[in-house]
Amino acid sequence: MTIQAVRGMKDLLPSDAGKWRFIEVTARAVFGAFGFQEIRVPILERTELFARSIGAATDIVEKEMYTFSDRSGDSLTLRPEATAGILRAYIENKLHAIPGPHKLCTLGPMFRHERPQKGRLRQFHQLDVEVLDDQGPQSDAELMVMLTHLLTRLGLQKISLKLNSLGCPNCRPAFRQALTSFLAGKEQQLCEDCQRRLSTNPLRVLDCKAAGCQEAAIGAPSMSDHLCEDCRTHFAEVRRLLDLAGVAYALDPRLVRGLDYYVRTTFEAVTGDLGAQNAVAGGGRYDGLLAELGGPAQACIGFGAGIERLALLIPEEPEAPRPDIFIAATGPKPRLMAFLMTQKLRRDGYWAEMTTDDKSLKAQLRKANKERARLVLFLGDRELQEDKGQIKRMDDSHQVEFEMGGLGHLFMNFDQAQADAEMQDRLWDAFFHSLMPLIRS
RNA sequence: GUGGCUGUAGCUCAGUUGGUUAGAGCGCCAGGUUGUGGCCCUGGAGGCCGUGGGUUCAAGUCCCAUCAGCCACCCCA
Repeated sequence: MTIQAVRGMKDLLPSDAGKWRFIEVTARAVFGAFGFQEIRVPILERTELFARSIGAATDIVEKEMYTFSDRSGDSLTLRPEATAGILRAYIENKLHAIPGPHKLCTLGPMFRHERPQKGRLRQFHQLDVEVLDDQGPQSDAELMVMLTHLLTRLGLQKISLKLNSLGCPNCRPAFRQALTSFLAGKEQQLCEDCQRRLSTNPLRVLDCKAAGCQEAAIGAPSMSDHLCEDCRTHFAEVRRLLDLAGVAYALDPRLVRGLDYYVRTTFEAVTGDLGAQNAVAGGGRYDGLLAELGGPAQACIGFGAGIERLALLIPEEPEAPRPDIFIAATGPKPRLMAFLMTQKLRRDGYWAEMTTDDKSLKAQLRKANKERARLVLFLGDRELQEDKGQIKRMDDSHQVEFEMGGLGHLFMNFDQAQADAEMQDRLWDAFFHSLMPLIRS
């Protein structure tokens, strides 16, 4: 049996590469306008980096990481998300010595060992942005403004923004306590996972989709009622700025993100057009994480967006690029001239094509048509003899003759002509002088 | 990790209660046009029927296993 790609790893074929390029250049333009600078970090890190940052009790760390030992016995992991590696690089390269905020962006593959389905792969790709050393709330709002700019520029309308505040280490314990006591006595209603979460992370019960859990959560205390003074004013200011900026969002008190490090602002961009995997982007504030990884106590916020999921939402490419000119040449001498001609045109940036072997003229035309070439230049012994080229505009079959200025005659006796390179250059110049107006028109 | 559905030509798919040389459309190649694409006509190439095992005189068809894809759960991008 032939070798297949590893499960959940997908090839990006030329037919889809245009969309990806569109997403990437658009993202770079949007992020650039907000002052973000690119950073590239390894896709492989020491396992403990992710275990410590993402949280040992999260699904990602518990069961989704691609972890293995290298030849020296170190435990390494293919990154399941981008933030941890960026923070590691930020600390290791002492970027924090320069006053912030630091706006960094990156893009590339992430790996999670899950069962593949629509919009979910084991190797997937994210756009990722981070603002390091900034407490917000302006940055919080700006990130969401930037995300909506990106989605708008990509032509995606049916996406809504969900927003929540998770509080901070000062106020969350109290809320957690309140929630735990509220759920006490309702354990039987909860799904297996949530019964376990009751002790590990009761907040997750709130966004569980299981009917019993949703029912049990009715009337549950809301984080928004338990925010401390600082968190409340922070969150209010984020919302005020979003309102002023005209960004639509929906408050979602059940939005609890799966990574442990989030505090205060969390947000997610969701769509109904992707089946069960409805999040196209998500992020939030992680003020304590940098210090936890051994860096300075600087507040940070960021988000990631799934490139595959964005690509699924972008309609088919309107039009593939087409060759500027196709040279249909028959016979050894004309083909030699055509070969040199295509190289010269390409050097000057024109997309020139010809067949790689001497097929029938009809077959060459068919190929030119299939590749949607704008123009076809006919080169045969007759053209060389008469020193006149035939050029045809394919869209309307309009065909004209043009003077080749001696180049045709030169290629009739190419062996002798080789000696005089200077004359050859002159003849090519004359030839292109006469051809270019036809190509450009 | 769990469940459901599906693997036949490059693509989309037919394939009778198991029965002899496995089909169609599209695409591809060539000819009809001795130097001109698209449309039309004619012909052609292209299949370990996902893989391995089993049942049977006989398996694309039935059984088991396995791999892969899709969808959902879980979770997230």
